[in-house]
Amino acid sequence: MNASGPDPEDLTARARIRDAAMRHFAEQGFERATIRGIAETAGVSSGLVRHHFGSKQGLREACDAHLAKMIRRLNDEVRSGHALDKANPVATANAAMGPYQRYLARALVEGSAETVFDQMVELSEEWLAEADEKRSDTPDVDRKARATVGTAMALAVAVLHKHVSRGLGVDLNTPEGDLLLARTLIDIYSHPMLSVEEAAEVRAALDNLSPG
Amino acid sequence: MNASGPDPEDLTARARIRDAAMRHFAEQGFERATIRGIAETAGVSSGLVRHHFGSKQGLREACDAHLAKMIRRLNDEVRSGHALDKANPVATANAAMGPYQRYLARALVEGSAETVFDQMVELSEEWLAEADEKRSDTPDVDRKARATVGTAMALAVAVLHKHVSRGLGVDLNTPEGDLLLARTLIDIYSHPMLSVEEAAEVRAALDNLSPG
DNA sequence: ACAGTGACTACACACGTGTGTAGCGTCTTG
DNA sequence: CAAGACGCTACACACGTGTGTAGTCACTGT
Repeated sequence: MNASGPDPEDLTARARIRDAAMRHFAEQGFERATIRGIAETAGVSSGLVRHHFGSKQGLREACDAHLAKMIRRLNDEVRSGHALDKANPVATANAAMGPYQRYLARALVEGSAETVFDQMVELSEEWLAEADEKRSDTPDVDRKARATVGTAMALAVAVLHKHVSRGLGVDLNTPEGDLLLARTLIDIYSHPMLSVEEAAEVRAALDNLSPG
Repeated sequence: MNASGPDPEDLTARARIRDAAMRHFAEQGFERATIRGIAETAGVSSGLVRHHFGSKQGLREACDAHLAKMIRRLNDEVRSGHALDKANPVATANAAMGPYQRYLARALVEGSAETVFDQMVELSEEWLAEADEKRSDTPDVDRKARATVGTAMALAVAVLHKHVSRGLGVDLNTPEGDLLLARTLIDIYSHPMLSVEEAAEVRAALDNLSPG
Protein backbone atom coordinates (compact mmCIF):
# COMPACT_ATOMS: atom_id res chain seq x y z
CA MET A 1 0.00 0.00 0.00
CA ASN A 2 2.85 2.37 0.75
CA ALA A 3 4.56 3.79 -2.26
CA SER A 4 7.89 4.32 -0.57
CA GLY A 5 10.58 1.76 0.17
CA PRO A 6 13.66 3.46 -1.18
CA ASP A 7 14.71 3.18 -4.76
CA PRO A 8 17.55 0.95 -5.66
CA GLU A 9 20.31 3.36 -6.64
CA ASP A 10 19.37 5.42 -3.62
CA LEU A 11 21.25 5.91 -0.39
CA THR A 12 23.64 7.96 -2.51
CA ALA A 13 24.39 11.53 -1.58
CA ARG A 14 22.44 12.66 -4.59
CA ALA A 15 19.35 10.93 -3.28
CA ARG A 16 19.87 12.32 0.19
CA ILE A 17 20.07 15.82 -1.23
CA ARG A 18 16.92 15.29 -3.25
CA ASP A 19 15.02 14.00 -0.25
CA ALA A 20 16.21 16.87 1.90
CA ALA A 21 15.20 19.30 -0.83
CA MET A 22 11.73 17.83 -1.03
CA ARG A 23 11.33 18.27 2.68
CA HIS A 24 12.61 21.82 2.64
CA PHE A 25 10.62 22.83 -0.42
CA ALA A 26 7.52 21.30 1.09
CA GLU A 27 7.87 22.93 4.44
CA GLN A 28 9.23 26.33 3.51
CA GLY A 29 8.40 26.76 -0.14
CA PHE A 30 10.82 26.99 -3.03
CA GLU A 31 11.86 30.59 -2.53
CA ARG A 32 12.38 30.41 1.19
CA ALA A 33 14.29 27.16 1.09
CA THR A 34 18.05 27.68 0.76
CA ILE A 35 20.64 25.51 -0.89
CA ARG A 36 22.79 25.78 2.21
CA GLY A 37 19.97 24.61 4.43
CA ILE A 38 19.22 21.69 2.18
CA ALA A 39 22.89 20.75 2.05
CA GLU A 40 23.13 20.83 5.81
CA THR A 41 20.12 18.56 6.20
CA ALA A 42 21.59 16.16 3.68
CA GLY A 43 24.94 16.31 5.46
CA VAL A 44 26.91 17.58 2.49
CA SER A 45 28.47 20.82 1.37
CA SER A 46 26.45 23.37 -0.54
CA GLY A 47 28.77 23.03 -3.50
CA LEU A 48 27.83 19.40 -3.93
CA VAL A 49 24.24 20.37 -4.48
CA ARG A 50 25.30 22.49 -7.37
CA HIS A 51 27.60 19.77 -8.61
CA HIS A 52 24.76 17.29 -8.84
CA PHE A 53 21.86 19.45 -9.90
CA GLY A 54 23.45 22.44 -11.57
CA SER A 55 21.19 25.03 -10.04
CA LYS A 56 18.39 25.49 -7.61
CA GLN A 57 15.95 25.23 -10.46
CA GLY A 58 17.59 22.00 -11.56
CA LEU A 59 17.17 20.63 -8.07
CA ARG A 60 13.51 21.54 -8.18
CA GLU A 61 13.00 19.77 -11.46
CA ALA A 62 14.69 16.68 -10.09
CA CYS A 63 12.28 16.75 -7.18
CA ASP A 64 9.32 17.09 -9.51
CA ALA A 65 10.59 14.23 -11.62
CA HIS A 66 10.99 12.04 -8.58
CA LEU A 67 7.48 12.88 -7.45
CA ALA A 68 6.09 12.04 -10.87
CA LYS A 69 7.93 8.73 -10.71
CA MET A 70 6.40 7.93 -7.35
CA ILE A 71 2.93 8.85 -8.58
CA ARG A 72 3.37 6.70 -11.64
CA ARG A 73 4.38 3.78 -9.44
CA LEU A 74 1.32 4.36 -7.29
CA ASN A 75 -0.84 4.60 -10.39
CA ASP A 76 0.29 1.17 -11.45
CA GLU A 77 -0.41 -0.28 -8.05
CA VAL A 78 -3.92 1.14 -8.10
CA ARG A 79 -4.58 -0.02 -11.63
CA SER A 80 -3.27 -3.51 -11.06
CA GLY A 81 -6.02 -3.95 -8.52
CA HIS A 82 -4.09 -3.97 -5.30
CA ALA A 83 -5.97 -0.90 -4.16
CA LEU A 84 -7.57 -1.18 -0.78
CA ASP A 85 -11.01 0.16 -1.57
CA LYS A 86 -12.88 0.64 -4.78
CA ALA A 87 -13.86 4.19 -3.95
CA ASN A 88 -12.53 7.30 -5.61
CA PRO A 89 -8.98 6.40 -6.63
CA VAL A 90 -7.83 9.96 -6.35
CA ALA A 91 -8.69 9.98 -2.68
CA THR A 92 -6.92 6.70 -2.27
CA ALA A 93 -3.86 7.90 -4.08
CA ASN A 94 -3.88 11.07 -2.12
CA ALA A 95 -4.02 9.23 1.16
CA ALA A 96 -1.32 6.79 0.17
CA MET A 97 1.07 9.50 -0.97
CA GLY A 98 2.36 9.72 2.56
CA PRO A 99 5.65 11.57 2.77
CA TYR A 100 5.28 13.12 -0.65
CA GLN A 101 1.91 14.66 0.05
CA ARG A 102 3.28 17.90 1.35
CA TYR A 103 5.68 18.33 -1.50
CA LEU A 104 2.90 17.59 -3.93
CA ALA A 105 0.76 20.28 -2.36
CA ARG A 106 3.54 22.84 -2.60
CA ALA A 107 4.48 21.92 -6.11
CA LEU A 108 0.90 22.19 -7.26
CA VAL A 109 0.46 25.59 -5.71
CA GLU A 110 3.77 26.95 -6.91
CA GLY A 111 3.09 25.99 -10.48
CA SER A 112 5.23 22.98 -11.21
CA ALA A 113 3.89 19.43 -11.02
CA GLU A 114 1.51 20.06 -13.89
CA THR A 115 2.19 16.59 -15.20
CA VAL A 116 1.27 15.07 -11.89
CA PHE A 117 -2.02 16.90 -11.75
CA ASP A 118 -2.90 15.90 -15.29
CA GLN A 119 -1.99 12.32 -14.47
CA MET A 120 -4.40 12.36 -11.57
CA VAL A 121 -7.11 13.85 -13.74
CA GLU A 122 -6.71 10.96 -16.16
CA LEU A 123 -7.01 8.47 -13.33
CA SER A 124 -10.12 10.21 -12.12
CA GLU A 125 -11.51 10.23 -15.63
CA GLU A 126 -11.19 6.47 -15.90
CA TRP A 127 -12.92 6.05 -12.61
CA LEU A 128 -15.70 8.40 -13.72
CA ALA A 129 -16.20 6.39 -16.87
CA GLU A 130 -17.23 3.44 -14.76
CA ALA A 131 -19.28 5.50 -12.34
CA ASP A 132 -21.17 7.19 -15.16
CA GLU A 133 -22.74 3.91 -16.18
CA LYS A 134 -24.66 3.80 -12.94
CA ARG A 135 -26.05 7.25 -13.52
CA SER A 136 -29.63 7.69 -14.59
CA ASP A 137 -29.34 11.18 -16.05
CA THR A 138 -26.80 12.42 -18.55
CA PRO A 139 -24.33 14.98 -17.24
CA ASP A 140 -24.36 18.29 -19.07
CA VAL A 141 -20.60 18.78 -18.82
CA ASP A 142 -17.57 17.01 -20.15
CA ARG A 143 -16.29 14.04 -18.28
CA LYS A 144 -12.87 15.69 -18.27
CA ALA A 145 -14.27 18.82 -16.71
CA ARG A 146 -15.81 16.83 -13.90
CA ALA A 147 -12.62 14.85 -13.46
CA THR A 148 -10.55 18.05 -13.30
CA VAL A 149 -12.68 19.78 -10.70
CA GLY A 150 -13.08 16.55 -8.77
CA THR A 151 -9.33 16.07 -8.68
CA ALA A 152 -8.82 19.61 -7.48
CA MET A 153 -11.37 19.03 -4.75
CA ALA A 154 -9.73 15.80 -3.72
CA LEU A 155 -6.40 17.57 -3.46
CA ALA A 156 -7.83 20.42 -1.44
CA VAL A 157 -7.31 18.70 1.86
CA ALA A 158 -3.65 18.11 1.18
CA VAL A 159 -3.11 21.63 -0.08
CA LEU A 160 -4.95 23.27 2.79
CA HIS A 161 -3.57 20.74 5.22
CA LYS A 162 -2.85 23.26 7.92
CA HIS A 163 -6.29 24.83 7.91
CA VAL A 164 -8.12 21.55 7.74
CA SER A 165 -6.14 20.24 10.69
CA ARG A 166 -7.03 23.33 12.66
CA GLY A 167 -10.68 23.03 11.78
CA LEU A 168 -10.80 19.35 12.62
CA GLY A 169 -8.96 19.89 15.87
CA VAL A 170 -6.55 17.08 15.04
CA ASP A 171 -3.38 17.03 13.02
CA LEU A 172 -4.05 15.16 9.81
CA ASN A 173 -0.71 13.43 10.07
CA THR A 174 -1.78 11.54 13.15
CA PRO A 175 -3.77 8.30 12.83
CA GLU A 176 -6.73 9.92 14.58
CA GLY A 177 -6.74 12.81 12.15
CA ASP A 178 -6.46 10.50 9.20
CA LEU A 179 -9.38 8.45 10.44
CA LEU A 180 -11.55 11.46 11.09
CA LEU A 181 -10.76 12.81 7.65
CA ALA A 182 -11.66 9.51 6.04
CA ARG A 183 -14.98 9.38 7.85
CA THR A 184 -15.72 12.95 6.87
CA LEU A 185 -14.87 12.34 3.25
CA ILE A 186 -17.09 9.28 3.15
CA ASP A 187 -19.97 11.31 4.50
CA ILE A 188 -19.43 14.14 2.07
CA TYR A 189 -18.92 11.90 -0.91
CA SER A 190 -22.03 9.91 -0.16
CA HIS A 191 -24.37 12.87 0.35
CA PRO A 192 -25.06 15.36 -2.45
CA MET A 193 -24.98 18.98 -1.35
CA LEU A 194 -27.66 19.88 -3.87
CA SER A 195 -30.89 18.00 -4.51
CA VAL A 196 -31.79 17.40 -8.14
CA GLU A 197 -34.49 20.05 -7.82
CA GLU A 198 -32.11 22.62 -6.42
CA ALA A 199 -29.58 21.72 -9.07
CA ALA A 200 -32.11 22.26 -11.81
CA GLU A 201 -33.11 25.54 -10.24
CA VAL A 202 -29.56 26.87 -10.09
CA ARG A 203 -28.86 25.61 -13.57
CA ALA A 204 -31.87 27.46 -14.86
CA ALA A 205 -30.75 30.64 -13.13
CA LEU A 206 -27.41 30.20 -14.79
CA ASP A 207 -29.01 29.88 -18.22
CA ASN A 208 -31.00 33.04 -17.67
CA LEU A 209 -27.90 34.97 -16.73
CA SER A 210 -26.03 34.14 -19.89
CA PRO A 211 -28.22 33.47 -22.90
CA GLY A 212 -26.56 31.65 -25.76
CA MET B 1 -23.40 41.00 -6.17
CA ASN B 2 -19.89 42.29 -6.47
CA ALA B 3 -18.09 42.90 -3.20
CA SER B 4 -15.87 45.66 -4.54
CA GLY B 5 -16.70 49.28 -5.07
CA PRO B 6 -13.82 51.01 -3.37
CA ASP B 7 -13.85 51.89 0.28
CA PRO B 8 -14.47 55.43 1.29
CA GLU B 9 -11.13 56.60 2.65
CA ASP B 10 -9.52 54.89 -0.28
CA LEU B 11 -7.84 56.42 -3.29
CA THR B 12 -5.11 57.37 -0.85
CA ALA B 13 -1.56 56.29 -1.49
CA ARG B 14 -1.83 53.89 1.40
CA ALA B 15 -4.73 52.15 -0.28
CA ARG B 16 -2.94 52.08 -3.61
CA ILE B 17 0.05 50.44 -1.98
CA ARG B 18 -2.15 47.86 -0.30
CA ASP B 19 -3.92 47.03 -3.54
CA ALA B 20 -0.65 46.75 -5.40
CA ALA B 21 0.70 44.53 -2.65
CA MET B 22 -2.30 42.24 -2.87
CA ARG B 23 -1.77 41.87 -6.58
CA HIS B 24 1.95 41.22 -6.21
CA PHE B 25 1.55 38.83 -3.31
CA ALA B 26 -1.17 36.98 -5.18
CA GLU B 27 0.73 36.64 -8.41
CA GLN B 28 4.26 36.08 -7.16
CA GLY B 29 3.87 34.96 -3.57
CA PHE B 30 4.99 36.77 -0.47
CA GLU B 31 8.69 35.91 -0.68
CA ARG B 32 9.12 36.66 -4.33
CA ALA B 33 7.24 39.92 -4.23
CA THR B 34 9.49 42.90 -3.51
CA ILE B 35 8.75 46.14 -1.75
CA ARG B 36 10.32 48.03 -4.60
CA GLY B 37 8.14 46.29 -7.14
CA ILE B 38 5.02 46.98 -5.14
CA ALA B 39 6.00 50.61 -4.71
CA GLU B 40 6.54 50.98 -8.43
CA THR B 41 3.13 49.54 -9.22
CA ALA B 42 1.55 51.87 -6.70
CA GLY B 43 3.47 54.79 -8.15
CA VAL B 44 5.27 55.69 -4.94
CA SER B 45 8.72 55.36 -3.50
CA SER B 46 9.78 52.25 -1.67
CA GLY B 47 10.32 54.23 1.48
CA LEU B 48 6.68 55.21 1.64
CA VAL B 49 5.72 51.59 1.88
CA ARG B 50 7.81 51.28 4.99
CA HIS B 51 6.46 54.58 6.28
CA HIS B 52 2.90 53.35 6.12
CA PHE B 53 3.24 49.70 7.01
CA GLY B 54 6.45 49.50 9.00
CA SER B 55 7.73 46.34 7.41
CA LYS B 56 6.99 43.83 4.73
CA GLN B 57 5.28 41.67 7.32
CA GLY B 58 3.18 44.64 8.39
CA LEU B 59 2.13 45.15 4.81
CA ARG B 60 1.12 41.53 4.60
CA GLU B 61 -0.98 41.80 7.73
CA ALA B 62 -2.70 44.87 6.36
CA CYS B 63 -3.55 42.92 3.23
CA ASP B 64 -4.93 40.06 5.29
CA ALA B 65 -6.98 42.47 7.36
CA HIS B 66 -8.40 44.07 4.24
CA LEU B 67 -9.27 40.68 2.84
CA ALA B 68 -11.01 39.73 6.06
CA LYS B 69 -12.96 42.97 5.90
CA MET B 70 -14.09 42.23 2.37
CA ILE B 71 -15.11 38.72 3.33
CA ARG B 72 -17.05 40.01 6.28
CA ARG B 73 -18.86 42.45 4.04
CA LEU B 74 -19.69 39.65 1.65
CA ASN B 75 -20.84 37.51 4.56
CA ASP B 76 -23.34 40.14 5.52
CA GLU B 77 -24.62 40.43 1.98
CA VAL B 78 -25.15 36.70 1.82
CA ARG B 79 -26.79 36.55 5.21
CA SER B 80 -29.10 39.47 4.57
CA GLY B 81 -30.63 37.47 1.77
CA HIS B 82 -29.38 39.33 -1.25
CA ALA B 83 -27.54 36.25 -2.40
CA LEU B 84 -28.28 35.19 -5.92
CA ASP B 85 -28.90 31.53 -5.32
CA LYS B 86 -29.71 29.57 -2.24
CA ALA B 87 -27.10 26.92 -2.95
CA ASN B 88 -23.89 26.41 -1.03
CA PRO B 89 -22.95 29.86 0.24
CA VAL B 90 -19.29 29.02 0.22
CA ALA B 91 -19.40 28.42 -3.49
CA THR B 92 -21.29 31.66 -3.95
CA ALA B 93 -18.87 33.61 -1.83
CA ASN B 94 -15.98 32.05 -3.62
CA ALA B 95 -17.37 33.05 -6.98
CA ALA B 96 -18.17 36.58 -5.88
CA MET B 97 -14.75 37.18 -4.38
CA GLY B 98 -13.59 38.34 -7.76
CA PRO B 99 -10.36 40.29 -7.56
CA TYR B 100 -9.50 39.01 -4.11
CA GLN B 101 -9.77 35.36 -5.02
CA ARG B 102 -6.16 35.00 -6.02
CA TYR B 103 -4.87 36.72 -2.95
CA LEU B 104 -7.09 34.57 -0.81
CA ALA B 105 -5.69 31.46 -2.43
CA ARG B 106 -2.12 32.57 -1.82
CA ALA B 107 -2.76 33.66 1.72
CA LEU B 108 -4.39 30.36 2.55
CA VAL B 109 -1.53 28.37 1.14
CA GLU B 110 1.17 30.49 2.69
CA GLY B 111 -0.29 30.19 6.15
CA SER B 112 -1.90 33.51 6.91
CA ALA B 113 -5.61 34.16 6.44
CA GLU B 114 -6.49 31.65 9.11
CA THR B 115 -9.28 33.92 10.29
CA VAL B 116 -10.76 34.05 6.83
CA PHE B 117 -10.80 30.31 6.52
CA ASP B 118 -12.41 29.87 9.92
CA GLN B 119 -14.97 32.49 8.99
CA MET B 120 -15.89 30.54 5.90
CA VAL B 121 -16.13 27.35 7.91
CA GLU B 122 -18.63 29.02 10.21
CA LEU B 123 -20.69 30.16 7.25
CA SER B 124 -20.63 26.66 5.87
CA GLU B 125 -21.61 25.26 9.24
CA GLU B 126 -24.72 27.41 9.35
CA TRP B 127 -25.65 26.31 5.90
CA LEU B 128 -25.11 22.68 6.89
CA ALA B 129 -27.36 23.11 9.90
CA GLU B 130 -30.23 23.82 7.54
CA ALA B 131 -29.27 21.14 5.07
CA ASP B 132 -29.01 18.52 7.79
CA GLU B 133 -32.69 18.78 8.50
CA LYS B 134 -33.46 17.35 5.10
CA ARG B 135 -31.21 14.38 5.74
CA SER B 136 -32.76 11.03 6.53
CA ASP B 137 -29.74 9.44 8.18
CA THR B 138 -27.60 10.87 10.96
CA PRO B 139 -24.06 11.78 9.99
CA ASP B 140 -21.37 9.99 11.97
CA VAL B 141 -19.05 12.97 12.05
CA ASP B 142 -19.17 16.42 13.56
CA ARG B 143 -20.90 19.12 11.66
CA LYS B 144 -17.80 21.24 12.02
CA ALA B 145 -15.64 18.52 10.50
CA ARG B 146 -17.91 18.34 7.49
CA ALA B 147 -17.96 22.12 7.20
CA THR B 148 -14.19 22.28 7.38
CA VAL B 149 -13.52 19.70 4.70
CA GLY B 150 -16.33 21.09 2.60
CA THR B 151 -14.87 24.55 2.79
CA ALA B 152 -11.46 23.28 1.82
CA MET B 153 -12.99 21.51 -1.14
CA ALA B 154 -14.88 24.61 -2.18
CA LEU B 155 -11.67 26.59 -2.08
CA ALA B 156 -9.76 24.01 -4.05
CA VAL B 157 -10.69 25.49 -7.39
CA ALA B 158 -9.43 28.93 -6.42
CA VAL B 159 -6.23 27.57 -4.96
CA LEU B 160 -5.49 25.28 -7.88
CA HIS B 161 -6.79 27.88 -10.32
CA LYS B 162 -4.02 27.35 -12.82
CA HIS B 163 -4.38 23.59 -13.01
CA VAL B 164 -8.15 23.67 -13.18
CA SER B 165 -8.03 26.17 -16.00
CA ARG B 166 -5.64 23.94 -17.88
CA GLY B 167 -7.80 20.90 -17.32
CA LEU B 168 -10.95 22.69 -18.37
CA GLY B 169 -9.31 24.16 -21.42
CA VAL B 170 -10.60 27.61 -20.53
CA ASP B 171 -9.24 30.28 -18.26
CA LEU B 172 -11.44 30.48 -15.21
CA ASN B 173 -11.26 34.25 -15.27
CA THR B 174 -13.17 34.42 -18.53
CA PRO B 175 -16.96 34.32 -18.53
CA GLU B 176 -16.90 31.02 -20.43
CA GLY B 177 -14.60 29.46 -17.87
CA ASP B 178 -16.72 30.72 -15.02
CA LEU B 179 -19.84 29.29 -16.60
CA LEU B 180 -18.27 25.93 -17.29
CA LEU B 181 -17.01 25.77 -13.75
CA ALA B 182 -20.45 26.59 -12.36
CA ARG B 183 -22.06 23.87 -14.46
CA THR B 184 -19.43 21.38 -13.38
CA LEU B 185 -19.84 22.24 -9.73
CA ILE B 186 -23.59 21.87 -9.95
CA ASP B 187 -23.18 18.45 -11.46
CA ILE B 188 -20.66 17.34 -8.85
CA TYR B 189 -22.59 18.77 -5.94
CA SER B 190 -25.81 17.13 -7.04
CA HIS B 191 -24.37 13.66 -7.61
CA PRO B 192 -22.82 11.66 -4.78
CA MET B 193 -19.55 9.97 -5.68
CA LEU B 194 -20.33 7.10 -3.35
CA SER B 195 -23.62 5.22 -3.07
CA VAL B 196 -24.88 4.57 0.42
CA GLU B 197 -23.93 0.91 0.00
CA GLU B 198 -20.41 1.75 -1.07
CA ALA B 199 -20.13 4.25 1.73
CA ALA B 200 -21.18 1.66 4.29
CA GLU B 201 -18.71 -0.77 2.81
CA VAL B 202 -15.79 1.62 2.99
CA ARG B 203 -16.81 2.69 6.46
CA ALA B 204 -16.83 -0.91 7.58
CA ALA B 205 -13.38 -1.47 6.11
CA LEU B 206 -12.23 1.56 8.04
CA ASP B 207 -13.59 0.19 11.30
CA ASN B 208 -11.83 -3.09 10.74
CA LEU B 209 -8.54 -1.34 10.15
CA SER B 210 -8.56 0.55 13.40
CA PRO B 211 -10.48 -1.14 16.21
CA GLY B 212 -11.41 1.10 19.07
C1' DA C 1 52.23 2.96 -12.09
C1' DC C 2 49.66 6.64 -14.15
C1' DA C 3 46.36 9.46 -16.14
C1' DG C 4 41.54 10.41 -15.99
C1' DT C 5 37.12 10.92 -14.08
C1' DG C 6 33.83 12.11 -10.74
C1' DA C 7 32.37 13.00 -5.92
C1' DC C 8 33.08 16.50 -2.82
C1' DT C 9 34.78 20.84 -0.22
C1' DA C 10 36.23 25.64 0.75
C1' DC C 11 36.18 30.17 -0.49
C1' DA C 12 34.96 34.41 -2.80
C1' DC C 13 32.04 37.29 -5.67
C1' DA C 14 27.93 39.83 -7.25
C1' DC C 15 23.48 40.98 -6.56
C1' DG C 16 18.95 41.72 -4.79
C1' DT C 17 16.46 43.02 -0.93
C1' DG C 18 14.71 44.54 3.65
C1' DT C 19 15.63 48.04 6.54
C1' DG C 20 17.46 52.36 8.60
C1' DT C 21 18.23 57.46 8.36
C1' DA C 22 18.12 62.09 6.91
C1' DG C 23 15.72 65.45 4.64
C1' DC C 24 12.09 68.09 1.82
C1' DG C 25 7.52 70.02 0.95
C1' DT C 26 2.80 70.79 2.58
C1' DC C 27 -1.05 71.05 5.46
C1' DT C 28 -3.24 71.70 9.77
C1' DT C 29 -3.48 73.95 14.46
C1' DG C 30 -2.96 77.04 18.29
C1' DC D 1 2.56 83.41 11.68
C1' DA D 2 5.22 79.81 13.83
C1' DA D 3 5.55 74.95 14.66
C1' DG D 4 4.75 70.54 14.67
C1' DA D 5 2.82 66.52 12.16
C1' DC D 6 2.46 63.96 8.14
C1' DG D 7 3.11 62.24 3.45
C1' DC D 8 6.79 61.26 0.83
C1' DT D 9 11.58 60.73 -1.34
C1' DA D 10 16.55 59.62 -1.88
C1' DC D 11 20.39 57.31 -0.37
C1' DA D 12 23.26 54.05 2.11
C1' DC D 13 24.02 49.89 4.78
C1' DA D 14 24.04 45.00 6.13
C1' DC D 15 22.98 40.61 5.06
C1' DG D 16 21.53 36.40 2.95
C1' DT D 17 21.80 33.80 -1.07
C1' DG D 18 22.71 31.80 -5.70
C1' DT D 19 26.48 31.02 -8.28
C1' DG D 20 31.27 30.60 -9.92
C1' DT D 21 36.11 28.78 -9.34
C1' DA D 22 39.86 26.25 -7.74
C1' DG D 23 41.42 22.45 -5.54
C1' DT D 24 41.51 17.76 -2.84
C1' DC D 25 40.61 12.90 -2.48
C1' DA D 26 39.30 8.34 -3.96
C1' DC D 27 38.45 5.12 -7.31
C1' DT D 28 38.84 2.96 -12.01
C1' DG D 29 40.75 1.30 -16.19
C1' DT D 30 44.82 0.53 -19.06
